[in-house]
Amino acid sequence: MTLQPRNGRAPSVKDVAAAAGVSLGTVSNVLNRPAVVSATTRERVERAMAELGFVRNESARQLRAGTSRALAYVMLDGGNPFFHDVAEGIETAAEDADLSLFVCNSSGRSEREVKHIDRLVQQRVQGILITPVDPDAPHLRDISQRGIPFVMVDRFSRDGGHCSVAVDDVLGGRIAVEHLIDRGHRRVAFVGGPDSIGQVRERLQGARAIWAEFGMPEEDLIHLPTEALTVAEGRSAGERLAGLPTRRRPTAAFCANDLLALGLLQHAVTAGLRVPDDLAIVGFDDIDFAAAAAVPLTSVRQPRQELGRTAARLVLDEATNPDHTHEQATFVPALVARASTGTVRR
Amino acid sequence: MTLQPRNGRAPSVKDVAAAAGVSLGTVSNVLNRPAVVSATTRERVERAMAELGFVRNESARQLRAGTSRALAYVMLDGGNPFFHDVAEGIETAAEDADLSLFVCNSSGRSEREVKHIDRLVQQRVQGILITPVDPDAPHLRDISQRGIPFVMVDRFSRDGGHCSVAVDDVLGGRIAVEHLIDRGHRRVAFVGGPDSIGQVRERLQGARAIWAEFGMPEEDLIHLPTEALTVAEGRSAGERLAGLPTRRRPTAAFCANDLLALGLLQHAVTAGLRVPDDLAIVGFDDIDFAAAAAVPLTSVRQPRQELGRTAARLVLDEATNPDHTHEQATFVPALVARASTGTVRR
DNA sequence: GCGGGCGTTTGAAATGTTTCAAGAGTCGTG
DNA sequence: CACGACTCTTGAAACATTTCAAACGCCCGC
Repeated sequence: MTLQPRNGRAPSVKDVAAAAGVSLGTVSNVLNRPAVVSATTRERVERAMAELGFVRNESARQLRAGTSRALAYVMLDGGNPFFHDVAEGIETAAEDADLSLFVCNSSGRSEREVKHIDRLVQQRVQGILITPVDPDAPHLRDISQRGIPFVMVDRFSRDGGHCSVAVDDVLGGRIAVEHLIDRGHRRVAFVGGPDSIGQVRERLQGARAIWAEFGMPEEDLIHLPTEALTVAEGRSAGERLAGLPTRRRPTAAFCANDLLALGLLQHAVTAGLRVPDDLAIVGFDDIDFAAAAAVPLTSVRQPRQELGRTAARLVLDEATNPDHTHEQATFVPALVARASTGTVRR
Repeated sequence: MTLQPRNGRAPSVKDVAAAAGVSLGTVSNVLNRPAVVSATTRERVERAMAELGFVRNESARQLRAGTSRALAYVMLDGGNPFFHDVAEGIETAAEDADLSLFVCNSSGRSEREVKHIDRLVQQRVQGILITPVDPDAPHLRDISQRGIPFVMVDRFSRDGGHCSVAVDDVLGGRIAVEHLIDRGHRRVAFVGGPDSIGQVRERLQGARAIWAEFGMPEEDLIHLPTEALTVAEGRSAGERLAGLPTRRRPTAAFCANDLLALGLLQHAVTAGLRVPDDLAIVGFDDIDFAAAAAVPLTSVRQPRQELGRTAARLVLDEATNPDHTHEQATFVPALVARASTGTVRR
C-alpha cells in the first residue's frame, strides 16, 4: 500500500469511486455487502481503496445509522484493579457483538461522572454501564428517560427502573465472618466505611447477622469505620486496632475490600504482628494483588469478569430486544481461603 | 426539564429551531457563538432545548468538523497500575484542552493493538498515544504516514519519525544497583525478561555498567530471566533464586518492574526469608502497590502522571502547531528507598 | 427622506456514509 | 425475436451539524 501524498483531506468513498471508475453506491456495497458486487468490480474497488489508503469515516457512518457502534463503561475508581477486571469482562462481550468499548473513570467524583455521561450521550453510544458514585443521583435517572440502555454495575437499583448486576453483599459478609468463626476467632473487627456506600452497609449487615446466629456477643464484633476503601485507610484502621486494650483487641479483621485489607496487612507486618497468628485478615473482591500479597490474602471472591460480561449482555438486550424487561442479576460470592486466615486457632 | 415522550428520534437542532420559532443557523449560533445572538432569542432557544431535552449529535458535528474532539491512549497492560497512572496524566491534559480520552488496552497482544488502532483511525481521533507491543511494528509507521499525530509512551522511537516520552532506563538501572552496592551488597540478581523488551535490556545494561564501574566481578551480577513482567514470574524467579547454591546466592535482587518485585517478595516471605536482611529487593516504576506491600518496596520511580501529561502535550502540539518538530522527551528516574532495602549490610 | 452602518438572523451548502428504488445489461426460454 | 428473470450498478435522498455570505430591520446622521 502506497499512501497517496496527503493533500489535506482523507480520501472518501467518492474518491475511491472515482479512482475505480464506479459509483458511490458500489463502493459502499463493497464495504457492506461484498456478496452483491461482481468479483472483478470488487477487486478493482479494493485496489483503489488500498492505493488511496481509504479508511471509513466512522462519524459519517454513525450519523447515517443514528447510533454509534460502541458501549461505554464509567468506572468508579480506576486505581482499584477490581474495576479494571470488570471492564475486561465487558470488553469481551462488546467484542463479541462487534462493538467498541469506551472506558471512562469518574475517580469517585460526581462532577466527572456527569461530564463523562454528557459526552457519551452526545456520542450516541448504544448503551451505558456504570458503577456510580451515588446510585440515586438524578442524572442517572435521566439516562434511562432518554431511552438509552443503561445498566448499573456492582450496585443495585433501588427501584427497578433499570438493570443491575452485583454480588450478594450480605451473603459475602456472612461467609467471610463465618469463615473466621470457623477458624476459632471470637473477637472480630469489621473494617470499612463510609456508611454512605451501600455495599459497606450490606457486608457489615451480613457479618452481624451470622455473628448473631452463632450466638456471639454483639460487642465482640467491632466496627472500625474508614473514610474510604483505600490502602491508606486500611493502615490507619490498623493503628486504631493496635490502640485497643488487649482484652478488647480482635484476633481477626474482615475488611470491606482488598485495598483496606492490604493496608491493614502492611500495618500489621510493620508492627511486628504475625498474620494470621496474631491477626487474621479477610478481604473482599479477590483482586489479583490479594493473592500476590506477602501473606496471601483470604478474600471473598466476586466474579469480576462475569459481572462485566453479564452487564454487557443486559445492556445489549435492552438495546436490541424490543420486549426487554429490567433484571437485577445477583451473583453469589465465594470465599477463597489463603494464608492470611491459615490456621485454626487453638 | 420535562423530557418529551420519545417518539423514536432524538430531537435535532431543526426541532429546536421549530420549537423556538427561529432558524437552524440561530440555534447553532446559540450553541457555538452565544455572544452574537440577542439575549431574548438566546433565552427562547435555550428554553426550547431544555424542553425538548436536546443533546448535540457529536457524529454530525465531527463529520462537519472533519475531526473528532478526542485523543486516544492504547495501553500495553491494563492489569499493571503503572499504565493506569499514565492514562490519568494524559486525561488531565486532555481535559485542559477540552478533549475526551479513549482508553484502550492491547493486553500485550499485537492483534488487539491493531484492531484498536483501526477503530481509532476510523473515528478520526485527533491523536494517538500508545505504549506498543513492539515499537518497530509496521502498523505504527502507518499512523504517522496517515498524518495522524502520534506519540510513543514509555518507549523510544528508534528513528525519530515521531515523538516519544520515556524515562532514562539505563540510568534507572544504574541508580537501582548503585543503591544496592551502597547498602553493602556484593552479589546481586537482575530479575527480568524477555529480552525483546527494550526497557528490560536497558535497565540491565545500566545495572551492568555501574556494577563494572565499581569494579565488581561480572559473574556476581546474576541475570534471572523471566518470560513476562508479572507477579507470577516474580515468584518463579524467587524459586530459581532459592535453588542457587549458597555461595552463589545473591543477597539482593533488582527487578525490572514492581510486579516482578512483588512476586519475588511474596516468594521470599513464604520461604521464610527475611526482607531485607536475607534478601533485599528493588523494583521499578514505583506503583502504589509497591509502597503498599507488607514490606514496602524500594523502587525506581517513574513520573507516571507527568509522562502522560507530557505525551498529551506533544500530541496536541503535533495536532495544532504547523511547525511542530518531533521530540524525544526523557525523564530522569529517582530512587525511592523503603524497607525492602532498609539496612546497610554488615 | 435617504444612504450607511450595525447588530441580528437567515438559508443554503457542505461534510461522508448508507440505503433503496430504479435502471442497465445479459442470458435463456418460449 | 420478444419477454421475463436475474445480476449488477447507479443516483438521489437522508442523517445533524456548522459555516458563511447575504439579507434584514433599525437607527443615526446628513
